[in-house]
Amino acid sequence: MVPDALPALKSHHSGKDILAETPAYDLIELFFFAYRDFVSDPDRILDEYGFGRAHHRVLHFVSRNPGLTIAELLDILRITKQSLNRVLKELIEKDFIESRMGTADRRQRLLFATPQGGELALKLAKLQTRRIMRALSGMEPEAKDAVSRYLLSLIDPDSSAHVKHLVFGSEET
Amino acid sequence: MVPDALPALKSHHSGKDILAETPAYDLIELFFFAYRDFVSDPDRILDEYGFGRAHHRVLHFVSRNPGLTIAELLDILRITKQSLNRVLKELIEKDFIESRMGTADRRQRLLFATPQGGELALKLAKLQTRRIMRALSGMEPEAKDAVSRYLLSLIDPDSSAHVKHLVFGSEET
DNA sequence: ATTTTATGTCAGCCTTGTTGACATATCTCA
DNA sequence: TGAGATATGTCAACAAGGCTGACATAAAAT
Repeated sequence: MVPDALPALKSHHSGKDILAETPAYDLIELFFFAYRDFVSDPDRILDEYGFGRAHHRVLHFVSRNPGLTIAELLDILRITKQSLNRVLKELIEKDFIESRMGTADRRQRLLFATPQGGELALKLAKLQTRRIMRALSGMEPEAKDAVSRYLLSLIDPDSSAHVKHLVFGSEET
Repeated sequence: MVPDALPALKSHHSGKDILAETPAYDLIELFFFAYRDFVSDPDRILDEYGFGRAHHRVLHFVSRNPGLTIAELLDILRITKQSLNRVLKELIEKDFIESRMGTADRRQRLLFATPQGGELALKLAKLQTRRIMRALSGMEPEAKDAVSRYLLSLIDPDSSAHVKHLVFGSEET
């Protein structure tokens, strides 16, 4: 077994970069548990609507980015159009998302959350925000920025610019 | 349903009017993208072995906690015994995990990673550690601790003590 | 001796991902 | 204008990994 007495705590005293080889078990496992609980809040509510996590993701990004196209959504979610279409169809049928023909390019479908859809998206976002705020409370103000930068840096460098634009892109506080 | 304020309105530091929280869209979305990429590294390797994420989780926690029982593993993963058994059976058949009868309680099955299993678990942990280290590099030394505390606080308070014990062994807050 | 506990297993269902093939409308460009 | 590229939709089949319910067995606990 690997020495695991101290969680990814490193002091450089050994010659080689054994550091890069000592697994950061703490951050790996905390990430797993945190994510598990983080998505569990919405799950309970989505159930009442007959929706799942896939619906949540679609609704969230459409709600946050009105006029999003299918192609852009596929790029965000990294799933196939068939997978997307299955849940998107349900969201449209149940009137949580509206699909309008593109104006510049009429092949495109521009997606918008309906009032009902926007409300649900907001409700779920607030639920998750409550958990986030509880976690941040009691931490220094700089902590939030540190966490934000950490998460951003975890993302594939290829995607990080895209994500940065998507998340911090153009709007409100 | 509560009529919520439109997304733009919020205050700076006015007392305790936190009920109309402004969604923390940035942390919500960054968490999604970061987790997506974080688990994608192992996926590629697991594929070569004919394993999936479910196998990874089982192998990881067994490898990290030699002698883990079925019940404890179920408690960590929060899945049903049927779901667990499906992947566990494959891990045992392919000789990545060994199941021994309990000594104190002979009804129990104590799980251990085989040499081959421990090797794979370590390989995957190192992969994820590389990503973590890349993210932490360039951040202040306190950042790691902030991230760690943030993730821990995201976890359900009910589970956090258990997780703390599991991850850090047994100490600190 | 009976009941409870820890585990295993069969059978079937659901969600959400996949691939491949094909259809249609629209845009672009030579 | 006509050929091809592009954006989307759809059908069919399959896989992974969740789920429930029912039932079986060995061992511990009472």
